[in-house]
Amino acid sequence: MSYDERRIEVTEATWRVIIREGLDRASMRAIAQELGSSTGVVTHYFRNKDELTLFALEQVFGKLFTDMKAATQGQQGIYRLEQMLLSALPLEANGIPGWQVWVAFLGYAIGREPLIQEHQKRYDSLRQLICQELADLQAAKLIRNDLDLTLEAHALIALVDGIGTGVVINPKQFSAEQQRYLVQRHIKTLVTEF
Amino acid sequence: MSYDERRIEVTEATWRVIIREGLDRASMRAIAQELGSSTGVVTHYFRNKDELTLFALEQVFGKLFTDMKAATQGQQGIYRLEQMLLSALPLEANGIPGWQVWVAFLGYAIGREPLIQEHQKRYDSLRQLICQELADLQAAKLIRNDLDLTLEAHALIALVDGIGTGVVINPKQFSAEQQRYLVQRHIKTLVTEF
DNA sequence: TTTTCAGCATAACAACTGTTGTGATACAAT
DNA sequence: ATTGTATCACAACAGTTGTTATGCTGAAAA
Repeated sequence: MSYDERRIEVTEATWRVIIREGLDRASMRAIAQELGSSTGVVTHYFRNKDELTLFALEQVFGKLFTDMKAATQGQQGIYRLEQMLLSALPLEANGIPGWQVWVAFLGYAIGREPLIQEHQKRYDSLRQLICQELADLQAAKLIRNDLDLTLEAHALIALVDGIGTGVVINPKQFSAEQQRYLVQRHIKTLVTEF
Repeated sequence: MSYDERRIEVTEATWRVIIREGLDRASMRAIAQELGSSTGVVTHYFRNKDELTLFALEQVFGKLFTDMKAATQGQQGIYRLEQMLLSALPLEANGIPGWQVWVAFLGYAIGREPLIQEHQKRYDSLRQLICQELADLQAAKLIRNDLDLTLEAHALIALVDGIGTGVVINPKQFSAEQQRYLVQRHIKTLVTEF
């Protein structure tokens, strides 16, 4: 097993501890125990805890971007945007853990300016991705041409974020069909004046 | 100064520490220092830290409900719903701290089942409030009568949540006008088929 | 075969945590 | 005058934290 793969293993153990016990209780020792080894492993693959924390956060966003790319692969038009957004949502139960970790990290970032800036950077990348998508749709005359694309990208992220947060609080709040319905209805809003 | 007022003072100091240093670093000692006193004060007004934490969270929701009641006072129709939602949003900079504390608490609740259930209860109260509002509007034929009101209430909360979260990450993400525009546009969605 | 070193275990370190108990002070009731 | 009590300061407690240093082990390189 390679060095990078082992790092990922450590971060995955970190995620599990975060979900089960909370981010502030995800100590080196707890992570090592979850990993079935000693803290020596953790300290060997990460200089200190901040580096581990930051890496674990990066991996969350990384997974999000990977999933989005995969979901839009070969898709076109409005449906492509729809799939992009749906790929980020917890349509099935297996999508919830990722959101739990993300919510934990966001809360953890409050009062930690470096982490807030990290979130800002990732959000901006996401916004750019969606903005490009919207621009393509606009060029193809598939959505209105009087839209503020930056605002609309932010609004779409807010929609996904709001649903994801809601599911974290109560997994039964939105069914998969309801999530799809809300995304589709929002997108319709971008197509025609109403 | 009364007992209850002093308790509030302690929780407000707690909020300030949370915003400045993070929820997990809001220790008894840090809170006492922010309050300009010793830890004796904190332990005197709260049995233990869990009680303080829970009370501080309750106060966040309490303030939200208070603001909503005040904003809807004397308002009617669609505008009443609009004001209700806008009262929860960080239209001005002074609305951001409340959202920061709330986001910190939500993240802190991950891996802490009792806190998650607390969030669920408050969310359900909020949903009921909005549901009642939607029912009134439906009875007055001001919104469509084929709506799933529970879903729509959840969707409105998700909208507000998504915007609030976005502002926490980047205060410049949504201007006050943009927030109002998004809320109004979402509400329009409920009025007529499109 | 010897050397080197990555991979990991273990232990010790100071710093910090929530909790608890003791006591001081001041004001109210008796 | 004295008792009682609410408010708070302070110190000590055991437990947990991240960090660091040291040592072991096996496999690859010399």
